[in-house]
Order: sequence, then structure tokens, then C-alpha cells
Amino acid sequence: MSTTTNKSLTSIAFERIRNDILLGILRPSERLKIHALNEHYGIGATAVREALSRLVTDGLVESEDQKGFCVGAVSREDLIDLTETRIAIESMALRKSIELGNLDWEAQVLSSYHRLSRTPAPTTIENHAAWAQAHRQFHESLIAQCGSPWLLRLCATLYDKSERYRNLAERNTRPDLRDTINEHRDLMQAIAMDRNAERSQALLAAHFRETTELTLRVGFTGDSLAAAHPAREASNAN
Amino acid sequence: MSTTTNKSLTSIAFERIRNDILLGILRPSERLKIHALNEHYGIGATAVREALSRLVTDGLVESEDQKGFCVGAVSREDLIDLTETRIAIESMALRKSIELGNLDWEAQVLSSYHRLSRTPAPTTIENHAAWAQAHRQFHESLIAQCGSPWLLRLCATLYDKSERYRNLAERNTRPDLRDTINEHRDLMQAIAMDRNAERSQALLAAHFRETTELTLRVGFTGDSLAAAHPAREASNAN
DNA sequence: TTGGAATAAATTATCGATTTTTAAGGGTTG
DNA sequence: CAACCCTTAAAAATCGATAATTTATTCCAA
Repeated sequence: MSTTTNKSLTSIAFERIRNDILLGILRPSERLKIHALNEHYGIGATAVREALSRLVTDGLVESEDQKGFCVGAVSREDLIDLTETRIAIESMALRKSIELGNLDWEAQVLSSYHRLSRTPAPTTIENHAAWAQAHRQFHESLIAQCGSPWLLRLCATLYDKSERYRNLAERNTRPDLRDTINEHRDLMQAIAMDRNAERSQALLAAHFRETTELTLRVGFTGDSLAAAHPAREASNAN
Repeated sequence: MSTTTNKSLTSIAFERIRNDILLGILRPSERLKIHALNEHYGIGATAVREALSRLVTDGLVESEDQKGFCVGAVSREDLIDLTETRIAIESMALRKSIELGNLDWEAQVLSSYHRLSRTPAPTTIENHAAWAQAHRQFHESLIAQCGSPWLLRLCATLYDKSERYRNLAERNTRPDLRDTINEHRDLMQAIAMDRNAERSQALLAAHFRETTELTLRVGFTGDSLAAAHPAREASNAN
């Protein structure tokens, strides 16, 4: 019955490359040679190029005319700027969401929190995808009722970039270094139960800053670790 | 000598299509057929597709798999949301810029204001491009010293969308309906001369809201006016 | 040894043609 | 008359090959 939800090859390439960048499998500033990619993903050069072009606009990929594409660069300054910008914008969205959200929204926040809290921490590759999704959905739910499609869009863009930094650092962190469950719980309570805008904002900002500071502390270039990574296979699912 | 600043055809297509969308020559929700575009611009299908893909991410073009591309839709709600989001974000950037800007920055603001004030209003097609550039540069100069590349980037994206709405409305406005020179002058003074953050923010917000309200009043669908426009030629410069 | 043409190799960018997919008619049947 | 399937036309998506450009290499002369 599967009503042929026809995704184009370009979209598939887009998703896979995006994913590999977010995961750090494709490393920051790494050159993206068309031929290599089209062989690796088994997708023609045209579709790959188109996918890369889409990724350029939101900064996950960079390109220079006649010089090709490369994975977006990272830096400590960029991470700091990104974090502060994210705090500023997402705080705004959060405040509005608290203001406008109804009971359904509260329930949704609780629900996504619960799911996140019961999802195994991303300590292994297998656990990673599920946790990443739950985490993203939790944070999305917090601001979902802000009433502004534009704000949501901007937040989503910034979230992507932040997630990449987090993933780039992850392999360097010891699991006991941080207890995010509690941070998320406090957030959930302040937002959906107490509906305390001031405190919510402060907690959100602290949550972001903690992550960033940990990332800065453990480092994230990933150069040395890339070789140790499971590599590029596991993608022959046609 | 012109050291072959090799722009790719894709980039050229990107710029031209973007421009035609901002100008309203390509109208909101208009279907963008590859073949038609590649004939019109004299650029191959691949390059055109790539250009469109780039425009998708920041919302000037929309696409659906297997259904092709179309110009991004407009609506009153979107314009309102866009404006409020822009006010929120650009206010923030402005505040920081006032805080961090030095004398050079003040001078730059004055300079770009002067240029804008001496550029003929965009009442004719010929005047349009020059004024548009001066206007953009003026607004850019205000927030230039905010210190955050990310904020600047977001502001730039939002500016594009706003400019499109302005252009879509422009043909409907009577020139005497508005006196933006004074608004720009007041802004410039509050920002670069008085460095009064509160007042600056208020003026900026008012400036944006005025434009939006006028646009909403005179309408902007542009459907009826497209036919009256000089059309699509003037693009055989190979 | 060093600078730097000149050539060769690699890679990007682009095109034209082919394959898929969607959209539009048109006629048949319950 | 509406629902359905088949046919046909248009458009999107994709591929493989070619052209253009950049990068690497070689070789020669100062």
C-alpha cells in the first residue's frame, strides 16, 4: 500500500550528508569532492551537487566558485557566538511560548520530557540516533507555542549547528562529567508546571552555556579521533 | 588585467533569480519551470536547478519533491510575523552595536546615511537599484558593530524577505504617502550621535512597523500589476 | 638551490539526453 | 453521473560525458 512517498534522490543525499556532518563523520573543513561523494552514497553527481547547494545556505557546507565544497568550519569563537545568539533568540521564543501555550502544550512538554528521560543516553552509536531525536523534540516542544513560524525556523537552524558541536565533542567527554537529566527536568518544571518565565529563561541560558563550556573544555576539532571512528560504510541500503 | 574573478554560472543564475524574486518580477507562488528558466536566462538546467536549491533554504523559493520549484508564497500573516521577528532580532543587534561601536562606526553610520539621503527615491526603475543598495547599506551599518556574525547573518536573511514585500507593495503606493528620509535621519541621530539605545530601538521598531502597515494597507499580491511590468528581457549579456 | 614556466593530472562545472514521475484527457463501465 | 483505468503529454529528476578550471608535477635556467 505504501503510497510511494516519492522522495527525490537529491533529498536523500541532502539528508544523509547533513546527517553525516551533524555526526561529525564528515569533519569540519573537510573537502567534499563530488566524485567521492557520488560513489560513496551511490547517487549521481548532479543530485549530490544539488544537495550540497542546499546545505550551503544554512552554513553546514561552504562553497567557493570553481573550488568546490567543503564542510562548514568550526571554531571556539563561532561556538560562543552561536551559543549566545541561540540564548537570545530561543529565550524570546520560550517566553512567548509560556505566555501563549495552553494545556495541550503543557501536556506536550511533559510528554516529550518523559520520552527523553526514558531514552538511553547516547553513549553508544546505536543509542545515539534515538536520543538525538528525543532531545531535539523536547527542545522543540518548549518553544512550539511561541506563535512565530519565523522564530521557530531560526531556532531550528541554530539547533542544528549546536548539535554538531555537541557531537564533535561527545567522543571526548567522560559520561560522568554531566548530568543533563536534571537540567531538563528543572526546565520542564519551570516551564510547563510553574510557568515561571524568568526562571525558565535563566535555566535555558544556563543549560546552553553548560553544554558549550563543557564542549570548549574537552575540545572538538576531532581531527585525531576521526581515524578511530567506525568509518564511512553502513550506507549501502538502497 | 581583470584577474578572471571566475563566478560560476550557478552563482550568476542564483543572483539573477534572487534579484527577480526580490523585485517581484517573479511573483509569489509562481511556478518555476526549469526549462523556461534555462531558456530565459540562457543557463543550463543543471545550473538553474542548483541555484534554485540554494534559494530554497532561506525561503525565497519553495520546493516539493517531484513537483518542482515555485517562488516563496507571501501572506499578511507572514509579513506580520516577519516584521515582529525582525524587530526583536535587529533591536538586539542594534543595542549591541551601540554598546560596542567606536568612532569609526559612528562615522560609517553618518556616511551611509548621507549617501542614502542623497540617492534619488526609487520612483522609477532606473533609480531603484541604487536606492535599494544605499538603503540596505544604511541598515547594515547600524548593526555592523554588534559583534555577532550570527546575528548579522540572521538579520540579512530577514532583510531580504522584507525587501521583497516592500517591492511588491511599491507599485501600489503613492509617493507622497510616506517620508522615510526623516525616519532615517532620526534613526541615524539617535544611534550614532546621541547613542541612545532605548530611543534607537523604539525608532527602529516604529520604522519597520510603519513600512509594514503601509504595505498591508496598499496590498502586495501584485497579480494584476505583473503584466504592466517591463517584462523579462534585457538579459542577453553573455 | 630556487623560481617559475610548461605540462600533466585531478576536480569542478556544465551541458544535452534519458529516465521517471506527475498531470491531463478520454473513454468505458457499474 | 461518478469512479476507474488507460493513454498521452508535460515536466522533473537524474545520469554520463564533455568542457573549463584549478592544483600538482616536472623540468629548465639563473
